Amino acid sequence: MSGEIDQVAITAWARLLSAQRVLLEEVEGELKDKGLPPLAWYDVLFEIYQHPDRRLRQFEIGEKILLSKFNLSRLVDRLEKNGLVRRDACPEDQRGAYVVIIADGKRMLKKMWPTYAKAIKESFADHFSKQELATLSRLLVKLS
Amino acid sequence: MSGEIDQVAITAWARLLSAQRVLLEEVEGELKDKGLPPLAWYDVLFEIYQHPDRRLRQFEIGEKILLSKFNLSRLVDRLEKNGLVRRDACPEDQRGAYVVIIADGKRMLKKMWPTYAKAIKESFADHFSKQELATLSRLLVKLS
DNA sequence: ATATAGTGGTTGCAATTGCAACTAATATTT
DNA sequence: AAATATTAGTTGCAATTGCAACCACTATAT
Repeated sequence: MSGEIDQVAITAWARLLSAQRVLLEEVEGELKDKGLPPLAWYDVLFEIYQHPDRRLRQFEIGEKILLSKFNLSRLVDRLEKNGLVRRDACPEDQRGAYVVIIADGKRMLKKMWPTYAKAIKESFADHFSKQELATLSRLLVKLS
Repeated sequence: MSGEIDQVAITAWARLLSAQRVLLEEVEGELKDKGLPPLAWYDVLFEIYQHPDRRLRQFEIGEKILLSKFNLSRLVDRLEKNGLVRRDACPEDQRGAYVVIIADGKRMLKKMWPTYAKAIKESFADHFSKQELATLSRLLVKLS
């Protein structure tokens, strides 16, 4: 069942897959337990928040967090319905709109962060030394 | 927005998340382009195939690939409907059944592997030296 | 200027996922 | 042995995802 690809590579791949599953399950589970929304909400809100104007076009968000446009469209619907973002007219391009983070959205970021940070720490960071984290980081950046 | 968790850790986490998204999208996309079933099918079939008896209880599969029992139940339904596995009676425990991989299931594994392997190689392995892959592997195993 | 192609975004529909409730069987208590 | 708790697995239902088709606008080509 093996081919011209190395066993070392396959093992590394398998462990990456497995790590990803474990981590996502733990982090999402932690958020859910605290009655908080899923990671994807945080991602979107944070990307918008990070931008100086506190607003982003939908396709820009999609590029950053790698989410398909139809899913993003509906995710933004949900965020809007929950009063976390607003869609503003975009005079430069009438096809789309700006997604703007509003007060409750920023509040939600703040509210989610402690739980999220704790989960990252306990499920992920605590398994490594600072040195190892730096190595991991240096290697993984090659994939983005 | 930061807490008692280190910036190095946050960056590593972000890159891991990002890597995971890129890789899954690429690999799943490659499989889909070739008209092949999703990764999860391969995972399940492979776990069963790996076992000496070529069969596994559902909960054992769930533990290995970290999939919730209800999702697994329906995934096995689909595999069964597609003639890749069979459910056999389990005399030792009448509550459940054995999931057995049958000829077409093994054939499917063989058929998927070249595409899967190529995707792992090109999307993942080719970005690293053998040394780096070993390091990655050694680090990631701490999360499983 | 007009046709054509491309982009940003939405929507209907089918497939998948997640949750809670449930059935049936096994394990544990008393 | 009866009662209780656990475990394996399924199912109904709601939420989410993925795809294809679509609308509206912008960019490009003729």
